[in-house]
Amino acid sequence: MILKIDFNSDEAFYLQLCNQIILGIATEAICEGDVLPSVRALADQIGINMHTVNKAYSMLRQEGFVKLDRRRGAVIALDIDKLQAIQEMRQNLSVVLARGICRNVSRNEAHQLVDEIYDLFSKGSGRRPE
Amino acid sequence: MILKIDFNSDEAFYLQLCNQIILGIATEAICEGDVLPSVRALADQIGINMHTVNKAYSMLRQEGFVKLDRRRGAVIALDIDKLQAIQEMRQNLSVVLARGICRNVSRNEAHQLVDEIYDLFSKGSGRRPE
DNA sequence: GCACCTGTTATACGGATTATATAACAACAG
DNA sequence: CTGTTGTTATATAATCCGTATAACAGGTGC
Repeated sequence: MILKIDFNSDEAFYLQLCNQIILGIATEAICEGDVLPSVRALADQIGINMHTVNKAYSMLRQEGFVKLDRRRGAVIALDIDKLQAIQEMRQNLSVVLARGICRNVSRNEAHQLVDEIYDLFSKGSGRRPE
Repeated sequence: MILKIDFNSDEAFYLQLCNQIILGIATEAICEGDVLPSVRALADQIGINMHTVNKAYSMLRQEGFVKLDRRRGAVIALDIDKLQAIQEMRQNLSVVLARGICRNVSRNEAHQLVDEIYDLFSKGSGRRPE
């Protein structure tokens, strides 16, 4: 999996990393048990500081996406709290959909976007058949 | 429409204001032509600084939700660029849905959330006459 | 003209966050 | 013992957030 930083983005580097890795898990580009590069290796690879990568990894651990092991490094390990996940989605979707509704984005168009993204993410192998 | 600040939130005040106002437009609690409180009045009302409110209004103007008039103040005026709106939604939905997918939130559950929010916005707490 | 209200701009300050840098530490593998 | 892992501790510069005071330009009502 290729991780990159958009140095012109106004999004913090460590957040860019978090989102890319979470997207990677969702698209199964990386999956449970896989190991992420070490903080130093990834920092060198993408040209940022070690601590910035470490901050991303720590956040991923806190949110339950990876477990950090001194022996192996950062291992993908999902701690699934579906109820909490849905609650967070409800909050975030409200903000995203509200912006769309203000711009006359219809309910059907929102559904189409959801399908589009689910299709895009589940291309390849079918761990999740729905 | 009631605007409030969660002083314990980690979300910036001006972003809280932006999101609440956009939600207000989406739910039609406020609609095109309505006037928002002046930056000074709203700042006094919710107990924050004038410039913080001004920052929120400026961002709403830049994103095309209001127009600022020296005579009347901040007026809701939607500048609808649907294509751009959908493109932004695609980007934001990807991040939100990815987190859900990692937690085994199914496609149907995502659709249910979209419906739930659309229902809440269109039926829930419509326009309140002054 | 005058008082009063708009948004707007400028400047300044304290605090928090972001990213960097250097350094050291504990735990494990070979 | 050497090298790797994550982790922690400082320190620094830059940026952002929120506040504060002040002034300005444009419009309203008297």
